[in-house]
Amino acid sequence: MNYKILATDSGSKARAGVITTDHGEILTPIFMPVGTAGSVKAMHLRDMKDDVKAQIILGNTYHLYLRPGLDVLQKAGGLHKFNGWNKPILTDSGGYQVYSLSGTRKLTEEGAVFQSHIDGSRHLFTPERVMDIQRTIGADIMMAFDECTPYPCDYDYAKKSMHITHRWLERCVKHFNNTEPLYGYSQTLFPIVQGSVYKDLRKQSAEFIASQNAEGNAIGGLSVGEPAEMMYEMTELVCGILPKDKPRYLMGVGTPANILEGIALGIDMFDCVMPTRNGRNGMLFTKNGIMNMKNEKWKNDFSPIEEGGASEVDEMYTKAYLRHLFHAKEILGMMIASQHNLAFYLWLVGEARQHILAGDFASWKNTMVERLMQRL
RNA sequence: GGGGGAAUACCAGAGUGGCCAAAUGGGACAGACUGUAAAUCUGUUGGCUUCGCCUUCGGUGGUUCGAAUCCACCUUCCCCCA
Repeated sequence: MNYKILATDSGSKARAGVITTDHGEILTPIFMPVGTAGSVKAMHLRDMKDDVKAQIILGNTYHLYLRPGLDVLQKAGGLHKFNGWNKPILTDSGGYQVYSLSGTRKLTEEGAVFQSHIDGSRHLFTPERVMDIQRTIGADIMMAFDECTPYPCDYDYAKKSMHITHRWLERCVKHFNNTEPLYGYSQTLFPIVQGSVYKDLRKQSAEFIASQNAEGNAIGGLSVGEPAEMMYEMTELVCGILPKDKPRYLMGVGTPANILEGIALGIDMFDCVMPTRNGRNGMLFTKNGIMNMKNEKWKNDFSPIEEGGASEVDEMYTKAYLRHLFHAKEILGMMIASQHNLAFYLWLVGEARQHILAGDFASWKNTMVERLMQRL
């Protein structure tokens, strides 16, 4: 993997660049749609490429390991061959599941024992095992196994957890270096900064992560319920420490406004379930604000979903029709909303990139943020 | 023509003397969702001057301290027999 900065913004820390992988280029800043179980929910590959213009998608180590399982993934020749996505893939390590499935897992120095949410069976995830699984999945970008701490999280726990994440990282790196890709293209490993909302821990973690000299670095443990200002503060602090010449990935973020603010702080990569999950639940993001498509106000609104929107669905269907689909619980409603939202997110980061290249990102960002989160 | 049954909030449907402004579904209305156990979850759904009060359970009248619940008649609907 290679990263090259093409331009930096004068009014902020934003950068525009390009990441090169064996599965193609990624123009940054970028939003990466989440495809947990090997599919971006409710989305066809064709629309992901031609309409949404996604450049890289996520998969999830925990979910893919449980189903379809490593046997199938290996026989398929990796996830790219299995699901047909021939562009870059990044896999989350299962660190988020350590947080989200906290009721059914147990943490030790060795790793995490998960109780499967599917059949209750027990599985041990160690840093070494997680590297092996991601080798088998064949992700272009593999993530280190970490603990995503919850919010709120007391200082002592955050500190202890951060140190476990660091020790796990050393094991990840070692095992990663001792193993080879299975399918003939290169893979890279991103470490993850933790430290909850504590400045000294974040600083310590960022310095440790920076010392690994990885090809890209991630910031985890944010957007888990803390106030947005706190998230920005931590992001800013960490970005100031992580190497400038490597892409920075802010995990799990976020709303359109969060993303623009993150870009302004020097983040290059984002992922979030919001465009797809909220889309399936009837919420649309547009450049003029958010719409709850289930609301009565759209009942007789026969105007396009979004005039001049980024997706073909925007002019193809009307608001009233989309509202009807949600009320009738028609699958097409979820498909349209997901496609619209993803296309919008990719459009947004693409615009951000153009403004960074043009040198007027900061002012553009400020006017956009105002509009984006209005309720229509 | 004869016999039987039923009428409850937007709909369906519990409730058969006080704990009932009335269960539960559905619908409707609104909200939530941030490295996906999510096509999920939460709230509201008679009115008001809302720690309480008023008007509601087909209609009218009655029994009772007290009625959605018991009685009489009326209206409407359903089923069976002819």
